[in-house]
Amino acid sequence: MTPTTRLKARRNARPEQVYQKLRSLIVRGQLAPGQRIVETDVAARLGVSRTPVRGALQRLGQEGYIVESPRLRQSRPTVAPMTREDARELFHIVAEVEGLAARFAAAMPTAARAALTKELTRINEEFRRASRPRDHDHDRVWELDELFHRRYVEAAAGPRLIALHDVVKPQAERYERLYVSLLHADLAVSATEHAAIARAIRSGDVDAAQASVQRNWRNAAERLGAVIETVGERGAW
Amino acid sequence: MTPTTRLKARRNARPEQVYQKLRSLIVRGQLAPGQRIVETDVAARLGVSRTPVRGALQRLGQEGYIVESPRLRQSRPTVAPMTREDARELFHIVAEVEGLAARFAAAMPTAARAALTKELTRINEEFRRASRPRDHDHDRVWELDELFHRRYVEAAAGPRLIALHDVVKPQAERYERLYVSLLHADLAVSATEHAAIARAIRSGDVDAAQASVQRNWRNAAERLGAVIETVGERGAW
DNA sequence: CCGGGTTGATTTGTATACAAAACGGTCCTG
DNA sequence: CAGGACCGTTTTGTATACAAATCAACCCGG
Repeated sequence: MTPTTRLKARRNARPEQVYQKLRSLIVRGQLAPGQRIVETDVAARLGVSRTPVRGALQRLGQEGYIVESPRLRQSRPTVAPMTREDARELFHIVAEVEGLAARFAAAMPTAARAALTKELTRINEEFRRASRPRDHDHDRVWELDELFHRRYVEAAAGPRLIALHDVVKPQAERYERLYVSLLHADLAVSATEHAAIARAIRSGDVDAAQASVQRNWRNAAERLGAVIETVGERGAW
Repeated sequence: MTPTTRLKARRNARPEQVYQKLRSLIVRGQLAPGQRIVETDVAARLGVSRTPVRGALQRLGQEGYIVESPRLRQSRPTVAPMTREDARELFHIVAEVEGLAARFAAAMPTAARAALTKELTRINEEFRRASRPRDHDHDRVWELDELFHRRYVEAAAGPRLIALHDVVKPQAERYERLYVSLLHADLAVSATEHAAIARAIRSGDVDAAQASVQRNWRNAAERLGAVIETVGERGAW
């Protein structure tokens, strides 16, 4: 489920668990934007000392989930606010990261490309089906979209790009989850864009593959920007 | 000089200093790829306890400077090896990050673009001059190249993209510094590519701006790959 | 009644002690 | 002589005590 293993109580297990737990809480909105984070509280609630919590918080800070000071006064760590500008920048970055992965995917050997695109098409069909207005299971729709993109990233990207993806993508998820219920009108468009991505990868056209992914995310940025504009930002005021 | 302030002994000063110091040592090669890092040694040498060192090391680990296990046996933190594949991936990522920044730069108002490109041109002229075969000051050449790219990133990118750039770029520096002496034949090409970037930003053509930056870095990746091929990799065997 | 400084409580930063894990070498056995 | 298990040493992981910094409330003077 989570991208990192939790199998045996191995070396860096504790901070990793804390990290995963907190990140999940932030991404899903249980820890609201602007909310204060206190080391001792987290430590107490998770039943560990401050030391592993510290590691996790530092990591979350570097990745942008936790921010020092959303405004003057309160220069203590708080959950990062969600703003229109931030969403825009973030989605453009995801567009580049996944775009590059698609480029690498389109450069794979023919056989690998065929196998990959076959699966991508299958996932996208399910995505199209799940996004029909009558069965509006938001979680499932999001999951399939996430899966679609993750597939070609993991298939083609190297360790560095995958690591970058793992860091950047969940932050986009934060926005997607919050506003997905307001975006379902655009899901059909998204499915069409996915089909274009699969086609470009299959054909081995690196530029087209990259461009089609970027188009998908930049469009998403536009749509999301409009929604945030009407609904309002969170944690920044 | 360094991107982070060190003015007054403020809150997170100690781990930041340790981070900067170690990163600098790694980037400049004093800490060689594959070399073991021991917390207590670092702490003793810098005159602090293990706690701040720990924070710095975690950060360096996440950013890819320090790696858990270059090979089986020795699953302890070591300086990340430098390989042909890694360089390739890294430079492609830089291409995307700076390419996106250039895209944003090309979308700025006309007046800002004019001011920016004027300075870019000035820097590039100096770069061209410094890269003439007779005065082969490698440090200065590298510095000017770095400055050129940093200018448009800082001028146009938002906080997230700048943060990403600060993390990714110094890792490319690691390769550039090691092999720059072998690349000076290509500096003229680089200067020409820089000119194309400035032109595209000035004209406000976002796609052209992004594409020209990507071309610059992808070409650099090719050139560097060839050099590594002949000289050999470091820290991986 | 409002503003500014002071003080007490909260929270983070650092050091250190202790526990657990991993490495490397050695000794024993086949 | 080779292979493997054991054990001491090194190194990291965790908890905790203490120091420093920051915040919030209060008090006092204007």
